[in-house]
Amino acid sequence: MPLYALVDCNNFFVSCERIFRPDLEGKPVIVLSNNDGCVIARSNESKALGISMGVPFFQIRNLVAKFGIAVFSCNHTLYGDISRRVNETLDRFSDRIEPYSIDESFLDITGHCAPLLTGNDIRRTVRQWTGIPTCVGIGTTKTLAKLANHAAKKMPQFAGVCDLSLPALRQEIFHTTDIADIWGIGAMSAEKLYCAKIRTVAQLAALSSAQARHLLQVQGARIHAELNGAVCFPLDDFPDARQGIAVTRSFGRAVTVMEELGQALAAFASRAAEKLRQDGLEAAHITAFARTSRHGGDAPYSKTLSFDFSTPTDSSFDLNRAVQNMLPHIYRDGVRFAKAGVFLNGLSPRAAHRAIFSPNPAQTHRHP
DNA sequence: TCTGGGGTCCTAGGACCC
DNA sequence: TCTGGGGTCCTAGGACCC
Repeated sequence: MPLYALVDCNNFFVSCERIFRPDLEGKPVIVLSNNDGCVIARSNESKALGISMGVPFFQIRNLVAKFGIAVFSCNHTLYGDISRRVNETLDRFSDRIEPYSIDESFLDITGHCAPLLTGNDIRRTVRQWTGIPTCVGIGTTKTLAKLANHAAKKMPQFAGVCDLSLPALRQEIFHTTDIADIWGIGAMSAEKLYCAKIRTVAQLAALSSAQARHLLQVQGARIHAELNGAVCFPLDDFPDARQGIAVTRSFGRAVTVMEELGQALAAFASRAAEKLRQDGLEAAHITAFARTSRHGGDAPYSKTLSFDFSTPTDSSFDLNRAVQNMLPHIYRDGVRFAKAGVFLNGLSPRAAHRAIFSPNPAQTHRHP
């Protein structure tokens, strides 16, 4: 029977900022998104003040002033660096680690005879070596480890470590946890389950596999199986290369002029080309889109357009020329654009010296 | 009027994640 | 007035084929 531990950093971006501002320990702190648009991380004290995830900053200015909440603009370079240090620390606890996101990693701890002790050891060591507080969830599948982590975070009696490989505890948590708190059950799926009178994890786990599949398609069947101890999401410690590169931004104010939209898309394409070259990749397709705001007034308008290169490219010039050609088809007079972006797909390792060895690029991909 | 059946491939969009 | 960004996976439906 495999055993997984999910190590999740508490309020990660806030904890990173606190490393350099220890005076903010125990005080309300928030971190803001790109243009200081909305809240993307909150300390426990800020959560207690009623600040919710993703809330626009302008809506909470008064609250911030009233309670003296410390506010940071996000610093993703810093967070990436600290994330790497956390993972280096985790290396000593397992040979198989899957960094799942910037603030969480799955560890294969199969064979550890005292998982709770391991969990406590992980928490203590990561805190000591990096300054970052964590919670640890343990289970025989990733979904159960996730659920355990949720319990470890919400329920003080666990003191930061919860082991759901213990059947009695698993039953208790199953009966007291809402299906909306399961990894992979979002708002839409939760609503469907509520309509079917399924509210607790225990009720979902007790369905037949066919019923779960009927309600929530394949993803539902997988979650159902994982809750019952069958591994559907194995630990992936050698992930495939990424599938796409995205550069998207919300505009600070509505954009209505075609040239302005063109300049924004050109900047996105150039940033995307940078990422592409950094990773030693080239792209076969480019997609550009622009859309109106999801909030308020305007009639919704969204246009997405793709272009296939005859030969994969990593050139800023090719990328920009492609988006400028697409621009007139994306732009529409009178539309107030709020967001736009560029995606690169069909990624492959860059073919070095293509120009030298392939005098006729059009023939590069033909069979001999 | 009636108007195959079953494949594959591709894309747009939905849902979800952190 | 101001409302994040970067991902993955799945599904439905159209185009095309024999």
